[in-house]
Amino acid sequence: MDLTPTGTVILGFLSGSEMSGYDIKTRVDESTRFFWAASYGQIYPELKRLAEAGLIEPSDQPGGERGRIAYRITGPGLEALRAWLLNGESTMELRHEGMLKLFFADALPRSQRVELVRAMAELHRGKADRLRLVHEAQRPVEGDPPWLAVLRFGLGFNQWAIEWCDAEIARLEAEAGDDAGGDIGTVAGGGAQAGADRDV
Amino acid sequence: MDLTPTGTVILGFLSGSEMSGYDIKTRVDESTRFFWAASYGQIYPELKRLAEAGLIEPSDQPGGERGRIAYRITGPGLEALRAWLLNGESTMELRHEGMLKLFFADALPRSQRVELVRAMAELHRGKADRLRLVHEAQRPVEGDPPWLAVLRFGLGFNQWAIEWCDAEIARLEAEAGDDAGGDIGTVAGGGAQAGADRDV
DNA sequence: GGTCCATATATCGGTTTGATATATCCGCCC
DNA sequence: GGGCGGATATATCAAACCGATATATGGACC
Repeated sequence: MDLTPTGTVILGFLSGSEMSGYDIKTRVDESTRFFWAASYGQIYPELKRLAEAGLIEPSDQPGGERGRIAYRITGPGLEALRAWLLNGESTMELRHEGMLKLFFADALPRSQRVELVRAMAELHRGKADRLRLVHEAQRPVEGDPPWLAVLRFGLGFNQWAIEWCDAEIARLEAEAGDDAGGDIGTVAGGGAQAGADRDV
Repeated sequence: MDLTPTGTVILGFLSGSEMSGYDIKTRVDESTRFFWAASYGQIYPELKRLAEAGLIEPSDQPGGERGRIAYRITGPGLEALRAWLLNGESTMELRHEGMLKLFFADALPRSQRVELVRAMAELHRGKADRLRLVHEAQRPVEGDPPWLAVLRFGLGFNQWAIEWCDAEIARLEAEAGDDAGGDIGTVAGGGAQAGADRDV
C-alpha cells in the first residue's frame, strides 16, 4: 500500500487521536500548513480510500452527532505510517513568487527592485509573527516533543529570510548610491536584452 | 489579462531572448527550479494561450529547424510582465517532507528520530552542493545582477537548514544521553497516544 | 423563535506534476 | 554511406493538488 502525501498527513494525525475530516483540516491549517498543506478536496476522498484499504476505520462513537464520521487508525495503518517515516525519502519544494520576481527583475529599473525585496521581507515577517503566536500559545510540555522542533524550524527559516532581505535591501540601496543616477536612468527597453545570458 | 504563474515564468524568460518551449523548460530546470518549477505539461499549452492573447508571438526565423517554434515577447507582453512584477503580491509555499515526518515522529522511538534529521541534512547538503556548482560556473559579471541575489538566497537557505539540522542532531543525541536508556525503552505503541494534544 | 457562528461533508474547475510517447536532427565512428 | 546514440522538440495523460464554494445541521444567545 503506497501512501499519497495526503494519506501520510491523515495517518499522522490519526495516530494521535480520533478525528473527522473537518478536525484534520483544522489541525493542518494551524500546524503543518507551514510546510505541508491539504484541502478538503484531498482529505475527504483520501479518508475513504484509506478506510477501504483498511488503514483507518470509522469509529462507532455513541450519539448521532450530525453527519460526523470520526476515524481511528488501525494496526496496518500504524504500520504503514512507520514504514513511511522510515523509508528514507524526503522531498522538498519551495515555491517563492518573490524570488521569481527578483529573478526576472532586470526587466525593471533598479529603483524598483528594492521594492520586491521589501515585499518579501514583509511576507516572511508575517509568517514569523504567526508562528511566534502559535509558539507562545503552547502550554509548556516536558521533553521537547518533535513538533516543537518543527515549529522552531519554521520560525528560524523566516527569521533567516528576513535578515537576508534586510541585507539585500541595504546592498541595493548602497549600490544605487554608488553609480550616480543608476536608479533613474536605466529603465525600460534595455531590460529586454540585459538578461540574454542569465543562467543561474 | 491575468497571468498564470507559469505564464509569468515564460514571459520572464522571453523578456531575455527568443526561446522555444524546450529552451524554456531547460532553463527553468537549471535555474528557477529551485524556487519555482514548471513542466512541459504547463509550458506548451501556456505558450499557445499567451500567443493567442498577443503577449508573445512566434518568431519567423529562417530555415525549417524541425518543428521548432521559437517565441518572442511582444510589447503588451512586456507590459504584462512589468505589471506582474509590480503588483505587490508575493506568495510562498514550502513543501518539506522531512519536516512532515519530524512533525509526526512521536510515533517513532527516539533513537530513530535522529535519522529523520540526518536525512534532511543530506537533502539540503545536496541542494547546496548543486547550487554551489552553478555559482562557480558563472562567468564573472559586472554589477551584481538580480538573479545572482536569487542564487545567493538558495545557497544561504540551504546552508542555514544544514546548520539547523546539525544543531538538532546534537540536541537529540545529548537528550538521548541524558535520560538513561531513553533511546531504547520508549518505543512502539506508546507513540499512538503520545501526541494526542499536539498543536503547533 | 430567529440569528449567527462553528461544525461537517461534498464537489468543482483549474493548475501542477512527473512520466512518457513520438519524431527529427546532428555528430560520430566504422 | 549507414547506423547508432544523444540532444532537440512537441504533445499528452493520469493523478494530485488547490481554493473556493455549496449545503446543511447543531448549539448559543437574545
